[in-house]
Order: sequence, then structure tokens, then C-alpha cells
Amino acid sequence: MASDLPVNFIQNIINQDLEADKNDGKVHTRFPPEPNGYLHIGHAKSICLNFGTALANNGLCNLRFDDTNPSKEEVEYVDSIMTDVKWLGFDWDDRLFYASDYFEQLYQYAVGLIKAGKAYVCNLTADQIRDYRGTLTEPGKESPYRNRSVDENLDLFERMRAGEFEDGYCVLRAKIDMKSPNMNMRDPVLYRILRATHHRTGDKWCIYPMYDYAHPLSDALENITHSICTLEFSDHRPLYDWCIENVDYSGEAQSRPQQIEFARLNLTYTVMSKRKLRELVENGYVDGWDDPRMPTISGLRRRGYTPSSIRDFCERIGVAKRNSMVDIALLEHCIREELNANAIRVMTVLRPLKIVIENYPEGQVEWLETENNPENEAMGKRKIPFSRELYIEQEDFMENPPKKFFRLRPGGELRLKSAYIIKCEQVIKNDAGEITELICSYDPDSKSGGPTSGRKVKGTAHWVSVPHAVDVEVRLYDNLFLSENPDEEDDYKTALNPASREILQGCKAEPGIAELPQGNKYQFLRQGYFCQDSILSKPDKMVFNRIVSLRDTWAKVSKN
RNA sequence: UGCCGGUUGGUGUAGUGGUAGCACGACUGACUCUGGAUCAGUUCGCCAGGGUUCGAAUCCUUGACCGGCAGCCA
Repeated sequence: MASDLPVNFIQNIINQDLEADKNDGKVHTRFPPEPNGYLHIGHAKSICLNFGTALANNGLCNLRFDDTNPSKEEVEYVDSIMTDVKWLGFDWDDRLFYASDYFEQLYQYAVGLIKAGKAYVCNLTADQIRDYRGTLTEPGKESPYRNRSVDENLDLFERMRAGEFEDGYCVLRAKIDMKSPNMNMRDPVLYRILRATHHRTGDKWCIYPMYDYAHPLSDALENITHSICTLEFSDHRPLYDWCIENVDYSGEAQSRPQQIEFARLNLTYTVMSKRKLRELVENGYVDGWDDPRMPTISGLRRRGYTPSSIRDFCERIGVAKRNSMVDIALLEHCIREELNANAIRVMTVLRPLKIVIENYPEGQVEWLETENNPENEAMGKRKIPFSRELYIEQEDFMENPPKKFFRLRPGGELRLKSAYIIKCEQVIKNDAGEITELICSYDPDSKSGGPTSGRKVKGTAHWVSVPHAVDVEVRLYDNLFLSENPDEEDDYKTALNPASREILQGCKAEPGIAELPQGNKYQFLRQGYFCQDSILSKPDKMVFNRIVSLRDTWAKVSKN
């Protein structure tokens, strides 16, 4: 039997572990977000990796909030993260945890470290600690408080917890090696005093463990076997290991988690740091975390991306250690591929140009049959009204067209999709010389599906009957940034795309659009894939977001 | 210039001593009542030098270049 195991270096490590019967053959991962912002597509990569790897290896994956810094964290973020992970299609069952669940335990472990002479309370100020730490090329020097007695440390640490000292008055540090070439091992801070109300523990604590201390121990307590994180934590791995090796679990933890680092996702034409995304939101460059232009999960969801398309994307980009920049075209390909197979076709004219078919009887309406999806016959057919007055797309007519323009021109013919072939007889203009209307004729023998419909015309266009048209608003989106890599600019905000959103009013959709089956995702014929905006769209005033355009060969041709 | 990591077509990713593959993109052509989709094809790559070997992307070595690290953030 062929294996569905993903091909990447992490799976290779797991295969070796499995072969060596490490961890009794168990695979247990976790997704450990800090609830200080909304999740983005880069987190989706991590979510798919952690949950996906567990699933593929018959293991489990926990959701654990790394909530050790109450000054930055909020329940709003906790809630949004759970929503997003679930929406992506993953389930942590009853394994929802918080680092704050372990605060008491972590405190006791720290007491143990002190008793073992491996941690001490340090009264150096933050500035002094930085000075003492040395530099990248010079060793640090030991704190004068480094050799306090165990009893004194125990007393001081207890009083830190009791709230006897002001914020920043002292910290608990690990006693490791001030001369280590790895900065993280130069007596790292384990606990700091911080008076901030924690979203879960309230004001119970005024000391909080640092990530480097809380994270490995949380992993161990949850019996995590493979602790997958991003590259910037590689330098922290020796400290991760130190924590696990030096606390005395007395049987609470059974695993010896192994930290494995992979490269985070970078996508062209966007930014991925929480800080920058927050800045875009807070300074009004976008409408919110869920603005359809944002690379956040909530933004992609509102834009119309499906969970499966995002999972597919995360699979295709692979996992490795080399820093890379994935072309956003791949993400777009994933949603196009899915929606091409599933989305119902609809005719909507974005920039309407009215045409009158002079030889079509006034008042007559024909209900013509059209397929809901030519890729999938099972999706059936529907009827759309054809009448004497129609809207076509402005760009489907040119008075003086270039060589390969296959659409309507004066005296030229065009097939109307699922209807008739029309011919442009006359161009009507207003005083300003702008085209306001076209007078056309139609060939009654050319009706789609009819016995004499076989005549070939080079172009086919979408259209909507004027008396039956529904007015809708359409929002077209382009990349949020003009630069492939905004992070390279002095200020990434200067690369913002002023035309990232175009709002079109008075677009003409075929009737009954909202009632169509599979009504939440559509292909507007020849335009792209669209969905109703989950917030702005109302039954009497529909608003559609363009998820992604169709590939457009003509656009490329016409540019040259 | 201390430590850690990395370098395979335009982009991403396989290949772990035996014909460098896949996907996306780009380009050709066919087909098409969506200039969509589909189909066929083309283009394009092992960072560099030295070594080991019958044979090296893979092993050794020297170098170049890129990324990360000096929060009481994660």
C-alpha cells in the first residue's frame, strides 16, 4: 500500500524515531499560539503541519495558548484563534490547554531549580542585565547576585510571588554559563515581576514565567514528542533542553520532547508579522483584521477562500529549513482549482453597457437554459431570461479594436453565452462622445442548442437582461502591496497598493442570484470567483467580494 | 567579524553514492458557446573551487553568499 505520509524532513525524523521506537511509537504535537493577535496564513502552515503530522502518524495534536505575558494578551484573540483553527478543519478534542494552567506547577519546578542551586534571584536592573550579558562576540560577566545562598533565593522568590517587590525589582534567573557563545544560555531570565491582569488567572499572579522556561515544560507536561517551531528558536533549543533536563518532574511528565525548527512562510506582495498586521488595522490602512485583503485567516475567510484550498496550499508549499518566499500565485491557483470544479456559474456584468436588439420583439421574454457548471454536469441547469434590452460588459465592445480582439465591434458579431449571435448595427454616443448604447440585431437561427446554432463566431460574452437585472455591489481586490517583498522597503507602508480595493456600484447580476444552489461561492462568467461579503451583504443590497480573478490571457495580449 | 542554520530551474519542493523529478509560473500549439477549463509540448537548475569514488546534488575540505541571535516579548 502506498503511503500518504507527507514528504518532508520532519516526517523523516519521525520515521526514524518510530523505527527506533522512541516515545513508545507515539507522535504528539501541539499548536502553541500566543493570544496576542489574529492568526494568518503563516500560522495556517504551522497548524496544518502540527495537526497534519499528528493525524498522518496516528497521533494527537493539542491546542495550547502560550499565555505567559498578560500585558499583550486578550480573550478576543483566544476566541478568534479557536474559531480559525476549527474553521481550517482541525480538532483538538478535549486537549485545549493554556500555559497558565501550569503556573503553579511551573512555580514549584522553579523552587526545585533554586534548591538544586540552578537558579537565583538577581537584583540587577534590566539595563544592567543587558550590560552584563556581553555581546555577540564578547562573553558576559556574572551577576554579583549569582552566588546567593539557596535559602536567600528561596525566600526572595517566595516574596516575589507574594507581591512584596515592585515590577522589575528583581528576576529569577537560571544559573548556566555567562560565557556561553549562545546568548540564550547566559543566565536567562526565568521569571519576571509583572502586575497585569491575566485573561485567565486574573490578579492571582504578579510573577510570570518567560517563554523559554514555560514552553519546554508545558510540552513535557503534555507529553509532547515533537515540538515543532520556527527557525528563530533554533538558538533557544539548548535552553529548551536545559529546562527539561534540569527540572525534577517526579513522574508528571513522560516524554522527552524534541524541538524541531522549520522555516516560516513568506508570501509575495504581503506582510506576515503580527506587529505589521496590527499596525495596518490600528492605523486604518485596512478595515480590520478580517479585511478581505489581509493575509489573516479571518481575512481569507471573508474574501472567500475555503479551508480546503488553504490546506491544499499548505501541503503544496512543503516544509523545509531554508528561508523562502512563496509566490502568491500558488495560493490563487489552489482556490481557482477548487472553485472551478465546485462554483456555480452566474452571469454578472460589472461595468454595464446597454444594448438594444432592434429585431427582437418588444415585450418578449425567453427563458433560456444554461449549465450551472460545465465542469460538473451533476450541478444541473437553470433558466435565465433573455429580452430585447440587455447589458453586456463595456470592455466587450471596442469601436476601433486591435488585431486579435474577438469581441463586439461596429458591424461585427458576438455570441451571447447560451443565447443568440448578435451583430452591432449602430453605436449611440452622448454629447461628450461617450458610448451610451449599442443598437444590435440578432440571428434568430443562432439560438444555443437549436438546430441551426452551429455557426461559429470567435467570441462569446456574458450578458444580463435589463428588466430582470439585479443591482449589486462588487468589490475587486488586488495585492495589498505593490512590492513583492514589502519588508525590504525602509518603511513597508510606502509599498501599500492604493488600488488594492476597487468598489463597483450598479453591477448587473442575473435574477435570483442569491437563491441559486451552492449560493455562497460563484464564478461570475469570464470575471472570476466571487462570494457574498459576510458582513456587508444584505438581501436587498448584495455585496460581492472577488475571491480571485480568472486567468486572463487576453489581458496579457492586450497589454503588448 | 562569536554561535546557530541555510544555498537544487523564475518560485516552492523532492532526491540521502547510480539517468535530477514534481508543482506553480512563463512560453508554443490544439480545443473551446467562459480569451476560463482541458490537452499536448517547450524553456529553465544542483553557490564556487579542490578532494574521495568506476560513479557525487548527496561524502570530505576550503571559500562565497543569505538568514537568525545581545527583551524582564513570543
